[in-house]
Amino acid sequence: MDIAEVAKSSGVPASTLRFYEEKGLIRSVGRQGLRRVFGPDVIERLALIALGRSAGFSLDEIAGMYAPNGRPRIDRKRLASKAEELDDLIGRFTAMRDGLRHAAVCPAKSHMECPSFRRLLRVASTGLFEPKAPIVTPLRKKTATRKTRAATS
Amino acid sequence: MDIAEVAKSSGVPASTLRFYEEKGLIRSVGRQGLRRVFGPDVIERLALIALGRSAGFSLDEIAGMYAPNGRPRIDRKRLASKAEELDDLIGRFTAMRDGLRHAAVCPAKSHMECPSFRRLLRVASTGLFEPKAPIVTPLRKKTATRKTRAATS
DNA sequence: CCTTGACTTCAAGTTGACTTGAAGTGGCAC
DNA sequence: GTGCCACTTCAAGTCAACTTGAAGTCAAGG
Repeated sequence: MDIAEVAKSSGVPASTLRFYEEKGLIRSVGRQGLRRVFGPDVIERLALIALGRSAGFSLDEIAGMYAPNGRPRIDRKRLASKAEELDDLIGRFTAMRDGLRHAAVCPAKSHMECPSFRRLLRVASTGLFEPKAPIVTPLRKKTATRKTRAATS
Repeated sequence: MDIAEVAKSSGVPASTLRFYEEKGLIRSVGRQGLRRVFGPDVIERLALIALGRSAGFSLDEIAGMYAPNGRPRIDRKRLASKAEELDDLIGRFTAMRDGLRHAAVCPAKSHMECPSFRRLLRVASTGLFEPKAPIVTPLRKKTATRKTRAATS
């Protein structure tokens, strides 16, 4: 597979694939001239990377989850602790979601007069500026997958 | 209150307070010479900002939630839709957490041989590169609140 | 009055995960 | 054989939310 094929079948832009290779996250099996040639296993690898990313691991952390031979060697303790982090996050988000839902239908003139909203406020300001507080940010918001399309029939 | 006091009682670094003021997120009631003077309401305002941030709103979005007079005017539809976003996220994270927990104790030789893990993989790679997929990133990881401390004693 | 040091401004740096642009190369359809 | 254009590299740009640094100001205690 060449880079365009991998991009197409994985949904990951070619530029990202090069970037990942440079970072050591994926490997090409060789070159045809200049061009990278990827084995089929790169797809699974990319799925693994996506998994790691959406679980909240950084690319560097994910890179560390591979043995030198390229086989994934994932520390189970790491997984467990990430699971706990997520659990924490889920709790926080759940409170937030419920608070937002309430606030959205709350009959109080101002949100500040609603006890639920104020409770939410307290939750939010508690520990937000502590080192472990995570927030949600979009992965990539604009620039659709246009660049990915190769072989303009 | 001067900036150091606000920083101390809110936990928000002075540099951030200046940054927020510049962005129009907070306002000082005046100056004493050069120095900003804040009213007590800034604390509530900061809590509101923290709330917005941890619900996943950007600073710009939060800035838009205030009427020109400074009173919060929060669109209930916006809250509801953010709640739905969060709900989605919670679902995804829950699946992830459960998958990670399983993977952490899974007896399969390799994670790749575990059906649960593979299911997780599918979940992760589905829609990850779609515009609405969010990920988790740390708010601020290093540089503790050292700068915030005034009045060394 | 004079020093001190917490404040001020403004510009530039940081981090992570990429994207974009310019300039160059070469595989392959014709 | 040759031209096209998808590929290549490398450097630089982007984005968000701040932080950091340099250089300057000034309120207040001694």
